[in-house]
Amino acid sequence: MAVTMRDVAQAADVSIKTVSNVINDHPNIKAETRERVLLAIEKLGYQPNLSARGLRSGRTDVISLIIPDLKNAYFAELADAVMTAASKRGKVVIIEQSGGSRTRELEILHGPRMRMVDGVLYSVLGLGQEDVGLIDIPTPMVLLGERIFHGPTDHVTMQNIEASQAATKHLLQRGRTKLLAFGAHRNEVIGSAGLRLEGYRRALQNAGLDYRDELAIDVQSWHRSDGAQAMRQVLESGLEFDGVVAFNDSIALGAMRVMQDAGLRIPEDIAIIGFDDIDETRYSLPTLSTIDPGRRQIAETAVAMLLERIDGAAEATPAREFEADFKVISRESTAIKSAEDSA
Amino acid sequence: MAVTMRDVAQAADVSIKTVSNVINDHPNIKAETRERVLLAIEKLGYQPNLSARGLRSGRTDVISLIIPDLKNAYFAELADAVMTAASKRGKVVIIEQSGGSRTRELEILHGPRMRMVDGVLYSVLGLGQEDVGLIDIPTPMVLLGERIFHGPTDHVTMQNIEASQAATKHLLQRGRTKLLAFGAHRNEVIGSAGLRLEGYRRALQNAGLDYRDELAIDVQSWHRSDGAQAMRQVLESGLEFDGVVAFNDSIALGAMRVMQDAGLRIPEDIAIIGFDDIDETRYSLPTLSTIDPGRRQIAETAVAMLLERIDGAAEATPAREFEADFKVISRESTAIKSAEDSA
DNA sequence: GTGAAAGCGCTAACAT
DNA sequence: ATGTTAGCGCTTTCAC
Repeated sequence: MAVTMRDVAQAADVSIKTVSNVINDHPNIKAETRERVLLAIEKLGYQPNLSARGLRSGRTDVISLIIPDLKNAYFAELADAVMTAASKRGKVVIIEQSGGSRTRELEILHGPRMRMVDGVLYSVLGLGQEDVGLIDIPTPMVLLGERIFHGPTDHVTMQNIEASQAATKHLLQRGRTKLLAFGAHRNEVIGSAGLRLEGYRRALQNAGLDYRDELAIDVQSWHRSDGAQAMRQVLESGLEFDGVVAFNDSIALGAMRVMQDAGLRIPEDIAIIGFDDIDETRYSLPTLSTIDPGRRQIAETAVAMLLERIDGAAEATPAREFEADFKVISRESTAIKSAEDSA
Repeated sequence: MAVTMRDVAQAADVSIKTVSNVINDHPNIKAETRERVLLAIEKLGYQPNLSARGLRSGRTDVISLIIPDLKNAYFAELADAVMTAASKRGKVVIIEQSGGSRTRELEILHGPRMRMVDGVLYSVLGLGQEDVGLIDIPTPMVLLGERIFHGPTDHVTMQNIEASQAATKHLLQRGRTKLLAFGAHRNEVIGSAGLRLEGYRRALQNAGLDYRDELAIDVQSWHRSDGAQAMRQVLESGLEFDGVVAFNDSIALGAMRVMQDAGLRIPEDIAIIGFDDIDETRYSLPTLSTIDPGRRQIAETAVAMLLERIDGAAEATPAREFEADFKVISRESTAIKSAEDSA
C-alpha cells in the first residue's frame, strides 16, 4: 500500500494533525517540527491522496473545460490559454469535447463528472439562448462564447460586433466596397455568426453603403473545407466582389486557397481578413490579416472569475459579463500594394 | 449538502448497499427493486461522489496525458485521438503540458497528481534514453514517442526509420536527388530526428547515392517559424537542392512559404514532403505530401494497453512495444508535373 | 503548538 | 436478494 499521513506522523514522531498542518501551510508550527515532518515526507516519498482530500474538503483542484473540438485551432489555442492560466493557480484541467452537439453538451453539464470538479468553463455551441434555463447547475460555472447571454452565470466573451465592424472598416478603408460577409448563418441573431454579420452591416452603414443580401455567404460549419467549398460556389455563381470579411480564420484560409487556385491574386484582386488570430495566419501565403480576439485575456479572466466563485469570494456578486479587448491585425492579405488595387 | 446514497436508500426504502449495487450494475437485484431505486435516484437528482468512490475503490476513471504543447497541431490531434479512445472506454483525460522541459516532465511524473489518476500516457520529449531509470513510477504508464526505448513500461510508437525511408524514396522516385534532410538534430541517435535522419540515409544508400552532410539541415525546435528561418538560411547560403524531406509538417509548411516568397515553384523547382499528416496539409497551397503516422491506431492501442495494465489484465506480461502502421500520402507538393521537373 | 477523534460518501466483506 | 458494518486517507473541530 502507498504511504499515508499516518506513516509520516509515525516516522516524524508527531501526530497526524501536525503533518496535515505542515502540508497545508497552516500557521503555528515550530520550525523544528516542520523540518522533522518535511524530512519524513521526503524519506518515505509520501504523496497525499487527492481522492481522500477531495472527499474531505470538497475540493479537487480540478476544473473542467467544455469545448466543441480540440482539432479546431481556435479551441486548441483557447485550451492552451486556459490550462496555462489554471496551472498558475494550482488547478488542472479536464477537457471534454462536445462536438458542438446539444445532447452531448447537456450530458456533460448534467453528468456525474461535474461532481468531481470544482468548476466548469463552458464554451457553448450546441445550446442556444432558449436553453438558458438548462445551464443552471450546482457546480460553479463561467460561460464562454456568444450563444447564450444574460444567463445565471458569469460570462466572458469577445466584442463580436465591434470587432467585425472594425474588420469590415479595415477593408473599406482600403477602397474595397463589394465585401462578402463570409460565414453567415442567415437566421441567427446572436451567436458568433449573427453578431459578426451585424458588425459588418454597421460598418457598411457608417460608410454610407447599402447592405446587399447576396453578398452574405452562408457557411454552416466553420472548418477550412467548408470555407473552400463555399468559395467554390461563389466563384461559379459569378458574383462580383473585391473583399472578404471571413468570420473565422479557418474558412478564410480555405477560401483563400480556392481563390488562388482560380487565379485571383490576394490582396491585389481580392483583399481578405479573418477572425481569431490563430497561429497559422502568420505563416500562410499570403499572411492573413485577422482579428485578435484577446484570447489570453479571455482565459485569464474566465479562470479568475471561476476561482472567485469557487472560493466564495464573489458570493454576493450577481452574474458578471466581461468583454475582452480586440485588435485588428493587418497583414499581407489586406496590404495596400498600388493605386489600381481597387480597380 | 448534496444528496448521497443514504438519501436515495431512504427514499427507495432499501439499504445503502442495494443502491450501490444498482449503480454499479451488480447482479442479483430484483427488477422491481432496481426500478424503485432508479426512480429515487431520478427524483432526488442523485449523483455519485467521485472523490469518495475514488478513495474507496482506488479508481478514479481519469487518465493523464502528458504532452509538450497543445498548440502544436500534431499534439492537438494526438490529444483528440486519445480523448476519443478514452471516452469510448468511460475514462476522461487530464492533459498536462510539459513544454518539452525535462524538469517539468519529471515534476509531473513524480507529482501528487499522479495519485489521482488511474494511469498515464506520457509523450516523452524532455527526457531521454539516459533517464530510463527515472520513469519507473508506481502509476501504470504507457510511453509514447521515440525518446526512450526498452524502458520498464509499454511503449507505442511509429515506424520512424521505415517511414522516413519511404518519404525519401518517394522523392527519389520522382527524380529528385539533391534532398535536404530538413529538421535534423545532428548529435541525436534516437529521438524522432535521429531516427528520421537514419531512414533518410538508408533510402539514399538503397538508391546508390552518397550521404552528404551539408544537406542535413538542423532545425532545433519543430515549429513553423523555425522551419521558415532555417530555410531562409539555406537559401542565403546558396546550397543547391531539388527536394526536401521535412521531419514534420509544421517546418515543411514554414519552409514552403519561404521558398515561395523567394520565387521557387513547388513542386516544379523543389518537391517537398512532410511528416505527421496534420489537417492543415490538406489545405495548404500547394497541398503537402506527408507521412500518415497512424495516429488513431497509436491512440487506440496506447489506451487499450494502459487499461489492461490498470485492471491487471496484463499483469504477467512484460513491457510491450508496438509500432503503428504508416502511409505515404502523396499530394501536390510532390506531384509529377512534366518531364523537365528534375532539371 | 500539538493531539484525539469524528466523519466526508462510498464500496466490499460478511451476514442473513 | 438484501442488510450491516468497517474503513479508504484525509481535514477539521475541539481539547489540552
